Amino acid sequence: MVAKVRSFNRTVTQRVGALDDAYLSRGRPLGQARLLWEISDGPSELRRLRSRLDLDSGYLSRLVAGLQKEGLVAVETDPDDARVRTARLTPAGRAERAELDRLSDELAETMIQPLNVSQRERLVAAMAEVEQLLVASMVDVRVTDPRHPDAQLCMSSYYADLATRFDGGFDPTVTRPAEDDAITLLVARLHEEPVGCGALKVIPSEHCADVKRMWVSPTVRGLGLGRRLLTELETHARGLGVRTLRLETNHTLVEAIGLYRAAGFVEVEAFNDEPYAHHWFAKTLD
Amino acid sequence: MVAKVRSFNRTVTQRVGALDDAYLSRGRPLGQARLLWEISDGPSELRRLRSRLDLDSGYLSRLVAGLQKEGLVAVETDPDDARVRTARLTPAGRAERAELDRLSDELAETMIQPLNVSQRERLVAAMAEVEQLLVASMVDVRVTDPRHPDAQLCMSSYYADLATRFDGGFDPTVTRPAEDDAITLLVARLHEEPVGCGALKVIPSEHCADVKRMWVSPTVRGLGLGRRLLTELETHARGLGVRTLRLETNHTLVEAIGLYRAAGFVEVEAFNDEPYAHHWFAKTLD
DNA sequence: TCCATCCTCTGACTTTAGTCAGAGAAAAGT
DNA sequence: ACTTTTCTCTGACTAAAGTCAGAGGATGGA
Repeated sequence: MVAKVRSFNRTVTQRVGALDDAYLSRGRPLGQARLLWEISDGPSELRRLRSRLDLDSGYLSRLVAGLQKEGLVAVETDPDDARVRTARLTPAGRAERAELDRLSDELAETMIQPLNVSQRERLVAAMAEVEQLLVASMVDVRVTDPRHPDAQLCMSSYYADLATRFDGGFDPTVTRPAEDDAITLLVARLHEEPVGCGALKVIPSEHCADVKRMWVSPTVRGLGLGRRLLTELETHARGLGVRTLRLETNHTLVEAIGLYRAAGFVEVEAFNDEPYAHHWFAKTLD
Repeated sequence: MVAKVRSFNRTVTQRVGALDDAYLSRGRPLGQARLLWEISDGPSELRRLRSRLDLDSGYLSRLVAGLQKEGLVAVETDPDDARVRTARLTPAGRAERAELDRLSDELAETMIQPLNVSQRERLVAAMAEVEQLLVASMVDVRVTDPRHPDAQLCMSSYYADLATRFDGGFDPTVTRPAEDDAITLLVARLHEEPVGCGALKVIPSEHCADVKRMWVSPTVRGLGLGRRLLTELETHARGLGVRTLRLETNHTLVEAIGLYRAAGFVEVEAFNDEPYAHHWFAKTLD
């Protein structure tokens, strides 16, 4: 298995990686080219670019100056915070971007051109599969303090999500409170952006834990992240000596209910009075 | 379709490309790392390395000197040709190579580790598919002079192949001669190494052409190269005003016969006295 | 208000990457 | 025997990539 992955890595970096750079830099130094590509995805604060591309601030400053001198980007001071500078494309920059798009299409074209129709279809399908699974494997799940900004962001997205799904909306003040200091929270991130979470509230006296706040961002649905979060919560729970996992859920969350059943949870009598819950599940760990 | 390929390129270069380099260079400059990797596939003449990695001779010289100073490779003069120098790994170099292998495995591991079993299987299968098709698309087919060394190499491989397959072997002097100056030869190359060929001998008076010397190297079987060569020969023939394509073949070449039938050839009466032939096929082009 | 922090920029580097011209030795062609 | 070609190396470059220290303005918090 590992050997096959390695072989793939070799072939693909050779074919895609090498060409891509040479082709898409258009005589520009690679650093500048990458930066241009990044800026053209929309106006960007320099500090964001710096962290995304992991560049030294001095270096970035010079790269931007280069693009500015070519007339491709304009830089202006943020009106809200005069320390922050924002770069965006000039009309000439947008024209260049269009050209880059064209070249990128051309490159993709050369990859499928030698193949016949059925091979092309197979290639594109397999590429989609690889890409999806690679993205899934790029998601990083780790324990995070509930007060961390990323955790807060997850919570507000979670509540917003519930509000659109529940019949009659959702009011966080009505739901049973979960004290932040008594839970273990896992946050899933893709490119350092939070895309999902799940929490465990352990009740040591009963060797029991409640699964709470299971949320997966719509942008990463279908990657098996919900399943992964649940599995990791379970592993955590075992490590803490938990023998029973419990959770409650709303009847509108059909995928979640499917996930719980598939993961071995069985429906039980209501074990609390959570106002938004319609179903209660439990799973015995062995 | 193109959009999907582009999306794949982006994700994959990000995930595989970037990491690969950082991970496998071990503090060494990338040029040196690549070179080391190449040398460790076996003792290599510097001139081969130069053409394979497309490096300037002065540059290569310095890169090798660097690896030599680190004690990883030894360089010696070729006994047969004192101009040529050959590099190979020292024991320390082999140890380093082993370490690189380990890291490479580790990297592959991190790619599949976050996935569950079924996802892993899907990923590996899709990777194999992508890789195979990308290799297929890297094969370059073009008209080549039959006297070109690559063409000669194809011919000798072709004859050697026939000798192992035909009942009672194959003797090139017995077969019907095909004058080199009257044919159009297509040679398929992968990484500039010849891996297949196919020729067309046009008989203008009869608006007819014979397909000859169809050969695909065992190293690239299953990539649809035979089909591609046949299709390109057909396109060529059309361009030359040919209305009928003919070919003869030996009954031991079962895949070839299958290919001809699938490509629309139908079996006909013997139209020549080729001693090694058992089947004669023809196809009308419209 | 003052101080620590944040954000960007400039100057002064170092290291890689890569190019070009030519020297010197060996081999191949004539 | 000669010339040409092949192969490697050295010297002398340039450009890109990246690092480090610190200056200077803006902001946020105590």
